[in-house]
Amino acid sequence: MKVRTRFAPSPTGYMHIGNLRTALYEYLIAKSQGGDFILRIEDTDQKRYVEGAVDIIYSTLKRVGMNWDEGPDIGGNYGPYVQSERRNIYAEYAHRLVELGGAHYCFCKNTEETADSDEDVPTESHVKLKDPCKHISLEDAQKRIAAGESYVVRQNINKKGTSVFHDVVYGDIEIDYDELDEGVLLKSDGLPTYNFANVIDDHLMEISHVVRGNEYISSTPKYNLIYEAFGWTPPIYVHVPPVMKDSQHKLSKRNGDASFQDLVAKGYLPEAILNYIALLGWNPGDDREIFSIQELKDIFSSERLNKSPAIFDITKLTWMNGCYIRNASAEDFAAMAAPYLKHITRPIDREMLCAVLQPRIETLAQISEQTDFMQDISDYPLDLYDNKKMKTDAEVSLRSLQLVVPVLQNAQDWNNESLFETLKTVAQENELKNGQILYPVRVALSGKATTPGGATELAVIFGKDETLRRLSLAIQKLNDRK
RNA sequence: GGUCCCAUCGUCUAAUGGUUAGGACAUCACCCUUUCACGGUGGCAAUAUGGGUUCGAGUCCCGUUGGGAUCACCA
Repeated sequence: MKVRTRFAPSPTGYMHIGNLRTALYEYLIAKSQGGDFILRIEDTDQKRYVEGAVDIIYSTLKRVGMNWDEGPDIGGNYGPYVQSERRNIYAEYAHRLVELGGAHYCFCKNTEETADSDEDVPTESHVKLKDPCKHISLEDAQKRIAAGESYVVRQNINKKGTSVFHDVVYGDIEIDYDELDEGVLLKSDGLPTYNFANVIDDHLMEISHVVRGNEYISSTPKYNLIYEAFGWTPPIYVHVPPVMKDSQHKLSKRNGDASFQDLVAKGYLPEAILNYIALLGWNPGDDREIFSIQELKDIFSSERLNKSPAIFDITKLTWMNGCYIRNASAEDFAAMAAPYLKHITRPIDREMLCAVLQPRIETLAQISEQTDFMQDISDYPLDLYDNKKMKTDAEVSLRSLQLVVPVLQNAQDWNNESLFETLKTVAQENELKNGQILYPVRVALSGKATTPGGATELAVIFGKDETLRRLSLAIQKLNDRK
């Protein structure tokens, strides 16, 4: 049997991290076994549809390298791949299911208000729906429909006893048929509910493995009843636990939690995000943690999927993002850093700047913070020159800077190595510690006590003219202090 | 509330019924060092709880506690 998995998001305008992880597992299950990964858009709830949401789904999957073999944009042999374009298919199967005895027509008024009214309060109203319409004869029902009466198709749960099904992650699950509700399969607007559409589509599209959140475990027996009524074989089920914000809340848009695109905007690399979420609920069985999507394809095994929820830890993602940044080539880093360096328009040595930045940041957004003094040096307090460890104060600093300026004016090679040697020599010749020369230079160049790179790297980044200009400014500032 | 599911360091997790319960992030200390990082070394830190089964339980069984899910013309 050919392995075929599907990612079936609703276009709600938001690529939730948990959804992305589910998509990843679907993709990996297919690709680790030479199967196909299918993209299907579940837009049967017109109230939730968000314009442009489908494009976010496309761009996100492409960005992380999860290419689909069939989908709305590229087609395939099992289309259409957008549920709203399949309404006739569902209607046809719904009517057939009624004839097969797996469902019935229901003419009851919309029960929304009653369903919403009792909030979280547990009551005996939570018993299996006893639908009076179930006893209407098929002929009568068909007459009423022909007469234009509004109706829904509702599932029949006639079985008694216990339903058992196997799940790859959770093992055998037993649920009593009495617990199952006779839910709506086809809504009065003619569109199916998820409960119906996913069964029809998964079967028609020959999906072999259904991967979804574990909140569907309890309704899975209902889906199996539909497969059974049609005489179809249910797929292999892979229910995965949720990704949590903390021990009691799922990661969600409502909580204002970060989406994939939010994280990218904050300077996280798509590859790092993907790598991190792969490990939220799955592990390779050894101690390795850094994986490209290619490597994941090679080693993924659904048997190593976890049963319990995992809390999304931004701190560990941040560390991993730092790994990806450090492991990038200088060229790649320069390319990803460029958008964050736009605020610097003066001529600087960007190669040196990137070289000092790359090992020092964990998210791209930190680039802006760390380079805020590069374009213009802002006013800074003089007590920055007081540094116990470096044994400097304003007095020492002034003298150091005055010693440094003429030497730098005569410097031949303006590169880090020779500048560093030069300044060390200045220190030795004047019986000063290296830090007593270098630290004041750093402060003079940056207006900060800590900077990416040291004094001489900054000098290289700025070039001779700007370096000397900032040093003179600092000397003036120190002279003016009294 | 009924039903289903889950439970190892703060977090992500590893451990054919036999390990000093391992790794990673975070944290702390030290080393390296022109600051800050990177890197290196080391420390702290877990089997929720009570019973069984067994020569031996993180691992199997039952109870308790805690948490999650579900009970929509949402998915």
